[in-house]
Amino acid sequence: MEEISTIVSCRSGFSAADTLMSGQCFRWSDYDGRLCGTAFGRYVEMEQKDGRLILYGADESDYRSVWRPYLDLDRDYDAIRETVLQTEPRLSDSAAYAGGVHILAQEPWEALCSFVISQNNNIPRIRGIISRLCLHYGEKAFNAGAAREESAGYAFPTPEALAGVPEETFRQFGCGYRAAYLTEVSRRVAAGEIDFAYIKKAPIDEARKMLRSLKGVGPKVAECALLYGFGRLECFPVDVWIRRALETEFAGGTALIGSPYAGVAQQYIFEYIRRHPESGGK
DNA sequence: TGCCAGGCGACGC
DNA sequence: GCGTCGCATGGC
Repeated sequence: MEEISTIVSCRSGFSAADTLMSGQCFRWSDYDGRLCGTAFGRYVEMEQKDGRLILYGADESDYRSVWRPYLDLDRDYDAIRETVLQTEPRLSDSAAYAGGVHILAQEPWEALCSFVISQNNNIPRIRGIISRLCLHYGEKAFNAGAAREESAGYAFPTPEALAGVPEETFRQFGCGYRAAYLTEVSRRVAAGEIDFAYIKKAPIDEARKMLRSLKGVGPKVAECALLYGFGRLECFPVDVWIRRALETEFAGGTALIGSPYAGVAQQYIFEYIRRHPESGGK
């Protein structure tokens, strides 16, 4: 079958694979170098080689309006990496290893909901739960016919769709005790109680407080939602991996927490430490 | 098989 | 305000 594709150039430091497979999001798969996934209700496949990014199933308009902002390709991450390293030179190994990672600009609801599911959970299982939710409650995605996994042919379910799901069903999907949180969060968001547009631009502590008013959203989940779903790059999620790094490599504290690009630095550390668990995360 | 996971809310102090 | 505990489930 004939397929639309778009080829664009991207800066040499960017890694689509490291970005999409980095634990910021849970809906991408790497099929032998071909990155396949769904965001904003659209299924796409990507290949990166020789400084170029090839998007299969997307035209140039899709690229400009969806994928370029999603991958945050207009931001100068080389400059950010330099700034981060000046603030915290002990990050040099992490930055050398994971410096190709961008912070994705995900849909706020998907980021919030995904990280509610993520708590005290492991990544393979988080992915499984989310794919079941998408398969059962998501709208059919654009370009779904090309999807390699059935669930990838569906958008992330809306808050309204999930608000109508019985809590018991979330349990059957493997959510465990998070089922009650999911019910509560979906209903309150669907009811319009959480102003996403305001959270994007609110003073950061106010944004944190608004998200944490949701039952099931604590410091870590709020921080992840703000970083990955609301473009707040100053946020610094601390999970068990990062906590260990802060107790070893960065013992005594680090000036990067609270700096404007703390979230980017956190992503460098997270990527590095997950692949070098013995290191402590430098 | 146990231990652990991109934590949280409830509770006691 | 801070430390502790129970929580559902399955990946490893």
